[in-house]
This record gives sequence, structure tokens and C-alpha cells, in this order.
Amino acid sequence: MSKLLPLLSPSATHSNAPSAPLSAEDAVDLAAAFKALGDPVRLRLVSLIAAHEGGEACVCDLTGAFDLTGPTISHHLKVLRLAGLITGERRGTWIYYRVQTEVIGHLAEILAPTTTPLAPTCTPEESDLPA
Amino acid sequence: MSKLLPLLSPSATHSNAPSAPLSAEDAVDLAAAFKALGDPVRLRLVSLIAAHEGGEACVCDLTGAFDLTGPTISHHLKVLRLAGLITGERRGTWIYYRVQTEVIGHLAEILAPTTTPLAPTCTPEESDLPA
DNA sequence: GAGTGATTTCGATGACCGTCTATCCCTGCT
DNA sequence: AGCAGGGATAGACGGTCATCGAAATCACTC
Repeated sequence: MSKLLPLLSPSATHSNAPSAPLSAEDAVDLAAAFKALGDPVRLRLVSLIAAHEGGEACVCDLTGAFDLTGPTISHHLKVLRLAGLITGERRGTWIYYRVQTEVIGHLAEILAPTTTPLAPTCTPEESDLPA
Repeated sequence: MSKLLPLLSPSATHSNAPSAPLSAEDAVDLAAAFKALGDPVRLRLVSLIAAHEGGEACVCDLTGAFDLTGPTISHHLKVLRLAGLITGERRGTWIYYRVQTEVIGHLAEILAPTTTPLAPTCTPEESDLPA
């Protein structure tokens, strides 16, 4: 995954923004991720997984929230997985899904590069993603 | 526009996240916005407009960046406009488009509610979200 | 007010997407 | 080994979307 450029410059509202526009290739990459989020079911799936205890959920925890068949849920989970937004791990009978928070956080940064762009006093204590 | 709940709780990585999952209606709203961003052309359009001098651009500034016909660009601009992501204002012959930074910033917040959640040392020297 | 350039709207077409039913794979249990 | 259940895959169908060419709209100019 590349380090994409921000969509909006930190103060795009009132300046002649110098942030370079997205390259065509980066746009394809990014659009794939946003397209994966561009479905209410998938959005709720991500939300449900993130909100579930331990930050992970198995399919049986998710299907109940929708009026959809199992294969349809499975299809949406696959789309999210191929987009790199979630990961699935089999533990025994069940498959547990987990949100790739760094990827989604990355998308958020591209949309709005941290309303507080580069505050050096801020040390984001992250980087505990087991990949 | 409603004040939607965040997709990820601030520390969803390592906690049994208490943030409530999206409601079905909110998900429909949100998904529409992300779907609008789920196309490379539209993503680049937003980026180009944001990066253009003064934060606004007319169609004539945009068409050159693509190998697409005028109507196609116009179609994508319309999709973005209907999604509330940009606004168009006619000034004389040309129509100038501008990015709705608040809306996009809102999307970013929903994706990742400030990766550095509540750092008091970080003084976000802006907070002009009028919505 | 007719001409010209910029932009949108209108239909049409081909591709893609979401959903379903039916079937298959994997794991754990008897 | 056989069976049951969670979950994924395959194939199909209907709807939506991206793109185009052509026509219509808008605004400035002569």
C-alpha cells in the first residue's frame, strides 16, 4: 500500500491549496476502498465488527442484524476483505473478522489530513497491529 | 444531515469497543457519500478541485485531466453534487465547483474519530465545523 | 436577436453489483 | 467413518452505473 496524498490540504477552505492532486493510479486504489464502503450493508458490517466485544465478530454474530441470507453476508465480507478493510481468522468452528483500523484510519487521513496536521507534541501511541 | 456515530471507537484496536454500531438509516446516508467517492474519476475530481487555486475550479479546468468526454465529467460532477460533496456556482459563462470540506471532514471523523482521540497537549487550532 | 462557446440533459448501451438458490468445504462430535 | 452445523463458493437474475453521442440550455458578444 502506498502513502497516498491527502485529498484536502489542511486548510483547503481558505487558501490556494498547494497539496498535489491524486495521481490516477492512487485514485484507483483509493476508490476501490471507498467503493467497498459505499454500501449500507458493508458499512454496518464494519461498524458491527468494530463495535463487537473484543473488536472481532464471527459471521453468526452479524447475520442476525440483517434481513439477508448467509451467502449475501459472506459476499459482502469478502468484498471488505479483498479491499483490505477487514481480516478473517478461523478459530475452530467459527471465523472471526476484525477491522483493519490502520487502513481505515489511513482513509480518514486522506479525506481530512488530521484536522491538526503535524503537531509534534502529539505522539500517537499506535502501531500495535499484528498485520 | 445527522450527527452520525463513529465507525470505529477511538481505541477499537484493543478494547471491547462500546461505540454503538451504525443504525441502518445512517448507514444508507453514509454509504451514499462513500459510494460517490468510490470512483477514481470522482476522487480525482474532488482532489483537483481542492488543489486548484482558490479551492475552486470550473469544468474547463477539469476536463483536461481526463480522457473522458464533457458529458461524462458533468455526470460525475452531478453525482458529487447530489452527494453533497461539492457545490457549483455559476459566475458568468463558467460554473465554479468547490469542495464541501465540512462534509468530507465529517466523513473522515466517522471513519476514524481523530486517531489521536483526546490529547490535551494537542491544541487543534481550529474548530469551525458549523454543522 | 443571432452566433458562439461552455455546460448540462437525454437516451442508449455495455458492464458491474447486490441478491438469491443450490452446492461444496471445513470443523467438531458421536 | 459418518453426521451436523458454520461458512464459503458457484451460477443466475434483475437492477444500477459509467460512458458515449446528440440535442438542449445558458450566457456573453457582435
